[in-house]
Amino acid sequence: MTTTAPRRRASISDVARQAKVSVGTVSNVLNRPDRVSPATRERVLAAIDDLAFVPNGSARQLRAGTITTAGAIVLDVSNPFFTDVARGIEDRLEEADYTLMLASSDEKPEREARYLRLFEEHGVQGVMVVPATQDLEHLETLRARGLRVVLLDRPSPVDTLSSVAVDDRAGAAAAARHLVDLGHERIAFLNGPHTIRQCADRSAGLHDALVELGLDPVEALVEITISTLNADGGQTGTEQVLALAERPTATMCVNDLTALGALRTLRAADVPVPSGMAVVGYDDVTFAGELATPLTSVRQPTHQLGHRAADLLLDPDDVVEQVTFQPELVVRESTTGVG
Amino acid sequence: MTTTAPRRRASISDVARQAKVSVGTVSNVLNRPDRVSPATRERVLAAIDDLAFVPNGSARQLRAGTITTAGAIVLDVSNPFFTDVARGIEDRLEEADYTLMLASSDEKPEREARYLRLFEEHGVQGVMVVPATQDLEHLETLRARGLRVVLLDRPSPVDTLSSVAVDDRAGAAAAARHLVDLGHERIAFLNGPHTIRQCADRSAGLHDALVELGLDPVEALVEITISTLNADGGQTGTEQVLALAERPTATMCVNDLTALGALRTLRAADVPVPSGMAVVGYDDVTFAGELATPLTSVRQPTHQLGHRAADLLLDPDDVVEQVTFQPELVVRESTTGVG
DNA sequence: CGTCGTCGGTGAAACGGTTCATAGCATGAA
DNA sequence: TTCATGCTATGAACCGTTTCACCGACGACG
Repeated sequence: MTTTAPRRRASISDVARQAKVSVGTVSNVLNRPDRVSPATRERVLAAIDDLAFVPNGSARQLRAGTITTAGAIVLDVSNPFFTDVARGIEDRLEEADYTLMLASSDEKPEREARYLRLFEEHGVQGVMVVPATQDLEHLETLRARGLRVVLLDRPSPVDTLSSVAVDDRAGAAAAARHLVDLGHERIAFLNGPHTIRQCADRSAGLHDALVELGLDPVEALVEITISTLNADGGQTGTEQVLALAERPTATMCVNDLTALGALRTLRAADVPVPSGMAVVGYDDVTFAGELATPLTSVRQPTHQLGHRAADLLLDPDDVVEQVTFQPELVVRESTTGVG
Repeated sequence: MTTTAPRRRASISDVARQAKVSVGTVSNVLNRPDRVSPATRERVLAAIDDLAFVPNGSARQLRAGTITTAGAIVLDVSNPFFTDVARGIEDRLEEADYTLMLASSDEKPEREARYLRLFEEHGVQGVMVVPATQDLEHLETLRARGLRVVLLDRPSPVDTLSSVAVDDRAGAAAAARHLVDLGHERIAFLNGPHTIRQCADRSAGLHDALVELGLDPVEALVEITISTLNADGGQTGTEQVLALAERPTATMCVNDLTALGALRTLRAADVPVPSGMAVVGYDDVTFAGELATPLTSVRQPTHQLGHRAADLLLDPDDVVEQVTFQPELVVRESTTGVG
């Protein structure tokens, strides 16, 4: 029917000409239909349909200044933790008829900077970001320029930035208490480098709990630093644990993928779980409960995390707030045995 | 230090005034620095820095008409399959200095339509979409209006739309051949409803392979329809399989989550894998090889899928092409036993 | 019969950039 | 000295909307 040649998009003035009205009237039909008489409205709508008119968002935005879009930058879109958070953001934004531009920085500060710039140029309402660096100065600058900024999965060290995070110390402490309750007095902790804030916090939480329970962390805790926070890291870490002179009776892992590697290694070494070695993960990813040995893990309220972040971003009063969620220990057979 | 009151953003004319040049010159500093003398350039850059000037993307885009952004709509951002595809898209787009707006339709046609409209209004270069409906007419309309459209994970039924998909029949057939090679002559297939194209295709592929190998599909294949394509579906499906009078010796699952549920159920029923029941999954998600019984699965080139889709979207000649990738069977212990 | 308020519609300014024709100004050649 | 040349910089037009001051017509009212 219509030609497929990608001719110039119809503009509002094309519509006006065809409907024999002024551009102002077309704009009114689009934005305040009640201000226009039914007859004219019909004519304009017909013209819009006829010309397959789609309003130009850039022009609208340029003139109106406002935009109902928010940006989010996570470290890695292919990590289930972050996508669950993104999902929470999306769901909250949708309630307000906002849309989300999602991007991943790949932990690279320059990629993060690039997306921040893109978002700012396009006048988003605000950005939610899992920072790729310790240094947050650029985000404070952004904030000072009037853009809303919400830190994701990271408590804000300054009171000018909002943040939504989970209490990593509490999560690790809960896991530690659970293990000590079960009688474990020597615990291995497969952890990443402390330059990653989450790793440092979880280590601190573990210490706290042990001290609180009257154990000496130096004796009770063996922290092993792994370089990759995945199953391979879990494997090499567990091999080190098994080689220890005084073998721990429980292993706590910095995340569930690491725990996966640990379980695999223990199985290969014929160490029964949990009787020979109890294992705790972190994140409670979807498959944690589906493993041959269902994994005890620390669940984080990922969806809520995103939901609350979007909430703060949309807040009409633009309040600055630091929100901290509490994680929850989910106990399964990798610590308690078949129950 | 600076006031936090969100004062008006500096515009190009503010910069021009401060640097005592014309707006045209500022624009040149931004876009063709070589056209400007070093001295002036310095002065302008200083002013830009001083005023924390960030160009307004909408204005630029409005005038320039073009934009280096693409949109992608997947069914669910929290599904690892789709996020891996998104990752492939992002990586290819980055090479061309393009950015990605990612959104999920949640399998709802109206959400898909909403995002399509948003993307079109903002003048994206094109959209890559995993359609939420069988009907693709709205996408053809979009295409006729000059927007580039690439179908994701779905072969195009019309030659006006580009598409990038994986051969599901071949994947299922490869799995079937592997099982028959191992001596299995009665196979259960836990599959979703055939209204989902992937499910229908995989079923067909299974049939094809059995016929080709001289087996009668009616006898050799028991297809069980599950309603949720996850671990729960796998569990209920497997319970049905175990209740069959003539129990199959292998179970093929429509995806890895389903396979996870199957493995769990078999273990609970003390059926050894693979000697009592071989299991095959689909997708080869990251943890498939990390399970207590590593899972044989059909790997899809997710990253390539996205990469190629972005490639088509960026093609300077705007060619229309239907690309089909071949999946690959990854054999692990859930079919071959400890090797 | 004038005045007034309402309704429906108009047209131009403004948003913040890019682009392009043009002009000023050295410089070097004739 | 004159003139062509090349380099910079200028300023106005333009992109497609929204918004707002304004205007004509019309019915109600005193």
